[in-house]
Amino acid sequence: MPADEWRPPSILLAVDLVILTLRDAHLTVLLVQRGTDPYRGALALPGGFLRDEHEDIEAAARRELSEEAGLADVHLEPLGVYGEPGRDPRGRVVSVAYLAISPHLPEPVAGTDAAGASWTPVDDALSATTALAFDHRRIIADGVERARAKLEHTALATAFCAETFTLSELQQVYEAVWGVELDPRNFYRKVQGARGFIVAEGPMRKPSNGRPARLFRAGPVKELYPPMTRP
Amino acid sequence: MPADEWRPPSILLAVDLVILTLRDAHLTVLLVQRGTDPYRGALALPGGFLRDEHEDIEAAARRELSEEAGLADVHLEPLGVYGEPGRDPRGRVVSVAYLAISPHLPEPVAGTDAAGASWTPVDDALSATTALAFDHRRIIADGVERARAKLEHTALATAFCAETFTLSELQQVYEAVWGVELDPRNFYRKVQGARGFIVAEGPMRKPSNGRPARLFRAGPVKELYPPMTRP
DNA sequence: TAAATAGTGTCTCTCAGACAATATCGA
DNA sequence: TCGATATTGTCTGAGAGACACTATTTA
Repeated sequence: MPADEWRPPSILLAVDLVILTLRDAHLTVLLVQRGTDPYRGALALPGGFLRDEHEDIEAAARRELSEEAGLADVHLEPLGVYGEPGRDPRGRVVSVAYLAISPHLPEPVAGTDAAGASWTPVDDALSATTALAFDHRRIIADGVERARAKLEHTALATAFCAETFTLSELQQVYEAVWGVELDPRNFYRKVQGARGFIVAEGPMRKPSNGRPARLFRAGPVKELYPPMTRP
Repeated sequence: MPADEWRPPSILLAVDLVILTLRDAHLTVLLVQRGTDPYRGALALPGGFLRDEHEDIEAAARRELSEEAGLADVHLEPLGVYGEPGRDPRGRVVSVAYLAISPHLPEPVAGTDAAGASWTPVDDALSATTALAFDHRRIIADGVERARAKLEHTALATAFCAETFTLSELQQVYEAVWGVELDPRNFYRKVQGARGFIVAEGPMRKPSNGRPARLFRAGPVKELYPPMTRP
């Protein structure tokens, strides 16, 4: 053992946020353009450092989300830790990533701190042609995979529809997030078989042609049984 | 914005290890007795601080495992982050937890640094009567749940058997980790139906009474299809 | 022989995927 | 009427759980 006293090293703790929503039938992620080095000008996840040593990590995530994107009241869930040495040229930075999946998120407001934020389809963000800061491509990929899995066994999808919705609208949510096409007839059977997932309402008219669809609303159940399995 | 320059706070980064093995048909976790404050004398997961600011987090986990328990060459997987303010009275400590699940782990050797380490059945560790340091009971619970899930869709269970094994020996692994009893007949059908999970060998004799059982060895597949579902 | 463990077969459900058939709208 | 979309139904096959039954050993 060393005679002189050893002290554990200090590191910097950051939070990064993967905010997913559906825009125009595409799964999109909120990205900000970096205004400072490193990676100045590149796209990055909203996030930042803990404000002070007593700040709760999830609270820091909410604060950054509010400051950088003007968003509040979203449900965050822990996604993972990213702490490889060298991932940030400024020093040893360990980042805790959070995931939010939410509909109805507003467009970032120009003229505010959120002006640098924008929605990017995840397919674009994950393609190698988009320049992303740090290891954020990996973090986004992990978040997208988590979102796809959540659609399978939770009632999350109904949150992306209006208060009442048709089953084909709900199907479009699944198709957009999973990136696959589903058979409407099997989808109907499956979604109706998940106990407490959706409850029937009245019928509606369709703006264009075709038979009018029944309306449903979200049921009381949050965990789906049986689950909606991905093809 | 403040006129004086703001600096992000420094925090301490720790690693904690949930090392699970099977001993005497019980799922057990490796715990060490703390020799220093805080929680001096209480049981805790092996772990500690990053040695220096350039050490990789998983490397730190391996080093602590070697120092505190004399173990090497185990497969570690990330389990989660635990960073609530106040979880450690020494200051702001964020811990990254790793999980290892392995058979054939040696008894900690007395007279070495590992002398303070011991195997504890997880049922004991999770019961409220055992005094555990920090939030380690929660971390252990998360690790056990992860282990149970891994048995469902990976071939991990064969690693807990000898090179050749009977199906009832394999069944005992599942029963010990899941903490349930399984129907041997349905277990046979299920395990044989998982393609590439096990391959047949010759028959063997049983030390006591009963019909001799066939021997199997681990197959080439690591991801089970179809999975072994928990009851 | 009996007791004990190993292994097979069978029955019934539930669910998945494919897809035929019917219902109800607008034009 | 037709074209489009919604909804129901049907068939087949895989897998789960319950459990009867057969097989092979030791005592």
